[in-house]
Amino acid sequence: MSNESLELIEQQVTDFIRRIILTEKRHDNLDRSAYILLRQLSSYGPAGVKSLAADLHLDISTVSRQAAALVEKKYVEKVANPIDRRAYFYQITELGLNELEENKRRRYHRLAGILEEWTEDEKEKFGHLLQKYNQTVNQKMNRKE
Amino acid sequence: MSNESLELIEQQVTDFIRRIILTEKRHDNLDRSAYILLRQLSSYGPAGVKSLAADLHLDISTVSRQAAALVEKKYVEKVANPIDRRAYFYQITELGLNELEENKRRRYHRLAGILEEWTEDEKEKFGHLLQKYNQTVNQKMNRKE
DNA sequence: CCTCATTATTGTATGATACAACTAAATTCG
DNA sequence: CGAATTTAGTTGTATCATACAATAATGAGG
Repeated sequence: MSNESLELIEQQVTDFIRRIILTEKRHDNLDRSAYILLRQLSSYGPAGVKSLAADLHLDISTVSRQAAALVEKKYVEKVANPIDRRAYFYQITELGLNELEENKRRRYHRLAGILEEWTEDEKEKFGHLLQKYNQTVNQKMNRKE
Repeated sequence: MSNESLELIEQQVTDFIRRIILTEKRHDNLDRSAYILLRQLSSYGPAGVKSLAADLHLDISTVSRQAAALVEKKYVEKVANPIDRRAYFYQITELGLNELEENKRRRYHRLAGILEEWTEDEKEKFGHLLQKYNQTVNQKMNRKE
């Protein structure tokens, strides 16, 4: 059993994650969680905490707080659901969209700086392998749980 | 300017990180931070909080607490530095080593499960691209800061 | 309508982290 | 030498991310 790649991946992944999270904290306006939530709302449209929590693999209470924080900042609006009066939709605002785009730009720019000497092929492969990893995990998770 | 790979990487990275951190919390005995600190001590030998903090890109106070927690669990020993009586070395114990190895196995096993259908070539490339990313970031950081 | 399920919020707890204040020891320099 | 400064480490306080448990309000099925 060839463990070499496995060990390399495992080691590199821990470093990779630490580094990215620390860098984000230093340079980004939006918190990581806020960024991800806004991105979700922007990409997939308004949703309630339950479905957001499911999509983001988080606890409902976590999303509830994060959404409340975004409402506080006027980045999202909490819209009552007329059909089910327990439920709400969180909808990204103009302001939220602007902030999201601003942060995306910043992130892309930073990433571009890091990868500036990579070949197009490397970047392409890296993106696809990360994607493949995520897809694999999703598939496996859906089969279990 | 071809942004496609960049955007893919950026998106996939956020998901990748979230997923891994959540999975770790569910399945691992050691906290992420404890794992990384133990791995550091095991790979590079005893060290004080200052140098550990530098190596791990963390604040000294953060490492101080993490190290204290490991001492508490008997995974490391705090050894006085006879030359400089302000300073200490943290040294991994037998127990700590066992716990580390146990956790490594667990992590490798989980990763192996996820990547079981990947080709050897894909795994190899993925590991190297992650490594390359980390090295690139290190180089750029050393040039600045 | 009464019970049970569901949507969301809030209380409480933990982990990871940083900055600032502090202690004790070492170093430097007049 | 001795005062002033620097250095290694710890501890207080604060923030963010997260989960689990308890609770409130509403909906749905018999």
